Amino acid sequence: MQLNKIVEFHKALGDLTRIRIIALLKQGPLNGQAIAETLGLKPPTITHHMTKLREVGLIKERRDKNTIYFSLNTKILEMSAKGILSVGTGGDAKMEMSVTEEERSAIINNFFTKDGKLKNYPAQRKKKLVVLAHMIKGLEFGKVYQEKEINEYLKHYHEDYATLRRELIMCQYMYRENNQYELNPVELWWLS
Amino acid sequence: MQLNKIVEFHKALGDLTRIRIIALLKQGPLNGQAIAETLGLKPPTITHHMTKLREVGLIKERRDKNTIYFSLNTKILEMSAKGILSVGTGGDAKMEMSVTEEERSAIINNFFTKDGKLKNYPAQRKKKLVVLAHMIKGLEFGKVYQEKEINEYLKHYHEDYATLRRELIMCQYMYRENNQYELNPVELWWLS
DNA sequence: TATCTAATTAGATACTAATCGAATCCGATT
DNA sequence: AATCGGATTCGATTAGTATCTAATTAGATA
Repeated sequence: MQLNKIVEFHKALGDLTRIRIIALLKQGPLNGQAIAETLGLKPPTITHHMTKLREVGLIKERRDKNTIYFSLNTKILEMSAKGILSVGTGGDAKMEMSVTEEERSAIINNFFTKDGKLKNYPAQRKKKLVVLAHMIKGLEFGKVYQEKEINEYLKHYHEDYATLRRELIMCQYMYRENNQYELNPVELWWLS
Repeated sequence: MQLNKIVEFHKALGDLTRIRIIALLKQGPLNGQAIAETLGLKPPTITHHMTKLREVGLIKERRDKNTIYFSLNTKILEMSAKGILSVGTGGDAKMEMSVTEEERSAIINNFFTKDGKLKNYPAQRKKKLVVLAHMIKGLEFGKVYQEKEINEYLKHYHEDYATLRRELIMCQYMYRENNQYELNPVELWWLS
């Protein structure tokens, strides 16, 4: 159950001080004392907030001598931005919200064989999303996958793993950075 | 300053009970008592949470006799999802995070005449975003615009208002629902 | 009007989280 | 080794918030 991950993520952003910190860091890396000074707070307070932000993966840090420079993990921000729902560019977005459980299992039954192979890839966006959501269930949350691993995994569903892999990215179920793949953390819950 | 709007929004989602409520409502409308029962909580607690969710616009309600049926405001969910950042589909997304103030004003100067007209529309995504962000400054936050109004407004910048209007949607500065337009509420801060 | 049902308000309690001062840690420099 | 600068840990205080019970409101029905 990753409900708690969602909660923690939003808690991290649900505090004015932390939002101000993020706003600051958007302009560039800063060390703790500098942040404390500009916000009119004491260093321990900043440490406290940085811990929270770090826990949800929102910041990166780089050490230089004694000072630690914090910066935003833009990737996570992007993800959270796109994540919450996997919405397209408008249009049929609302449909995605309202997939009933019956519809879902009907789609699964239609597109997968009894032994779990994907018969063919749906064209309709809504069905795509259901099918993709189903396939990633075997992937681990928070784990970083090599492209080869992803291919291996997807091949169990269909020989055209390349298409599936591309679609996972397009529909934002996963994201890629220098050929490493990861499940989109925020995404999952809203669709499961 | 809409920093607080952002904070309140995330606070609303930063609570396990409320996330569970949202998860429930995703499957369809429910009245308070039903929610209370399935979550093992008392009605006043639900009222409390519904108030918070309502304050950030996450739920709609419909009254039928004595019972009030709550449902999700999917539009806001979509918005919050797309909002946080206006990121593209990957690629140059990171650049968008790091527009310095100098860059920004350089771009503004390059693409607008002294009297504020748009000379031409940039092709580069980063510049697009800056230009669009600049143009919407005259629009009101939370107000619903008719297509005609938007056209009128954009015509002041460039005669090809249709392109601009489309781009505002594409880059998610605004969203449209049955030909009414509205500024994307979550968007703004992260770019300002 | 009396009654029933569902929702809300008010007040109390317990829990959680933000902030700070003091003490400590940990690298780097002397 | 001693010291310095920055970050962190610890403990205490305070502010905020989730939850409950009891009382109240509001609409519908008898």
